[in-house]
Amino acid sequence: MERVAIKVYNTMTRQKEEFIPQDGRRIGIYVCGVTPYSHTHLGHARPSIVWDVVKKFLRSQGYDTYHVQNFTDVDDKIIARANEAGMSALELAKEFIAEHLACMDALGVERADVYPKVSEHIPEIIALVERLIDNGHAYAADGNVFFDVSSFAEYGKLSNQKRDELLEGTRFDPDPAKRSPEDFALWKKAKPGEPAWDSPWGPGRPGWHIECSAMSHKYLGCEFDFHGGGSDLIFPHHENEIAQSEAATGKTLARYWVHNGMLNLQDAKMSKSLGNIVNVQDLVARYPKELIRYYILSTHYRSELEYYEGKLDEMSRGWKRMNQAVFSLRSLLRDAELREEVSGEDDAVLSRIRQIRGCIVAALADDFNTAQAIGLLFDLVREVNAYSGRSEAPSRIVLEAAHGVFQEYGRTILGIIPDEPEAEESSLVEPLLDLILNIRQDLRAGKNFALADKIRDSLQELGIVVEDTPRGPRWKIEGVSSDADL
RNA sequence: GGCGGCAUAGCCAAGUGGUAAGGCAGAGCUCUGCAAAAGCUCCAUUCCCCAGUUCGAAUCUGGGUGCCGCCUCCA
Repeated sequence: MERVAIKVYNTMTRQKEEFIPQDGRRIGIYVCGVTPYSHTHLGHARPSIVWDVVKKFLRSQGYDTYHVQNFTDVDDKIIARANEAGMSALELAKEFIAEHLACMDALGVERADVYPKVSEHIPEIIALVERLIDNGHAYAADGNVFFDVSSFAEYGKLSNQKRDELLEGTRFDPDPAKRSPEDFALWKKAKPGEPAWDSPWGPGRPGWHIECSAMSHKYLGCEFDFHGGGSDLIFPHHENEIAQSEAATGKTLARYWVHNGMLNLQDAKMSKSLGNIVNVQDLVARYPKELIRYYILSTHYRSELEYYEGKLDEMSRGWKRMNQAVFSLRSLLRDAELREEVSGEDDAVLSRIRQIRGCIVAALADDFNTAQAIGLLFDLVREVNAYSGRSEAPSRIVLEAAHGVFQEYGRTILGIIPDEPEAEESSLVEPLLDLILNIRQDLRAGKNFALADKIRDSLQELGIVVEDTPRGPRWKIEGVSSDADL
């Protein structure tokens, strides 16, 4: 199939580059996942939704994707929380992992191919640490192992920092066992009451960054295409990953570094430590997943994104208009008398639809510009609304072309347009409603508007919205589930 | 102190050299028994400020100002 050229902003080079996959077709993606010590918040939803769209877009371009997303389930905060709650650290992590996955499912985020956990990769981590010691890039000290930053000349290349300037504004007291303050822990000596594993350096557990190096090597090899995560991970997490991985293998860890912007709440970054958190669980219960995705994807992934109470309600007005257009299209395609051929005017509209489609592909190929793609979808909304409004008998070909674009990009790739509701119960509901509405039409023809309005109001109370159009009445079911909430 | 990013209408937001997408809100109109939905028109001579490069700059360069992120756990 024909592929468009895809451009990606690479944090490493600080510019957009043409994306060329390592193996031609199969694309390896490693996205840094969460440390499951607390509830999943909206800030976590952003990279998940962004990468969900990226994967689906890449596949629509004929690529295969292999997506790895880790859970850092061994960590100081998890241990602290677990002690407070009187449960084991791994048990606590397991609960929040389950919640996280459930939240992502509820947001329509496709699952990763693998979700490796630190606790299940201790041997791989130990092997990597040993290798770094053998290479002279790490040293053991008092039951700990530290990475020797001075041994890696390229340290700082991702975050563009110079080693001697790194420590000037720093606010922590370095561990006295370190040779140099900027060295970081690969293996931490066990403290009483902490989960620990045996190692050549005594009982302990992995340091923060090493798990991602070990697990990405295992599942994607020592060099792969995309490495992603929030921009707050650039330093030190990703910088340290690069140091460990590249010092160990001599290969370039990732070819493209892709970082999403932060989600802000009242001008401050949403983060667990600040406590200004919007739970995804709560949000998903209140709003349709397609609306949440629409909100997140309306801003380019690298920009900061603001959230405040009521934001989604504001966003919902435009979103509903788009869905209304798709809804009209679907109901038109279902029953109206449509022309099966195309005429002169149809041709013009058809070529406009194709043009918009091409622009959407180009927007997504340009550093995954979902905001622009959504803008183009609105152009299509106006185009198709105008067409079906002015045309006596619209052409099926034209309507299907427009609907196809909404389906492929709005629904499948961006996930901002709900699925067509399953017509399961409609076997009975549909003829019944047709019957009622036919009678109502007779009443309207006989100018018995009082009774006609009563029928409409009563149906409304049942959650069925009736709209009279020049082409007769149409109906939709509202509020049955979040999916159907147009 | 170091590194990085951002500043576009009342609000949200695209746009990296060719004369300001899109959405919301607002105004007017059309359609309409009513309601709903929809369409059309209008709504930034101008992109934080100053200087420069250029035939031409929101876009490039230099200098300001303001905000944000990272340098400590963080998506």
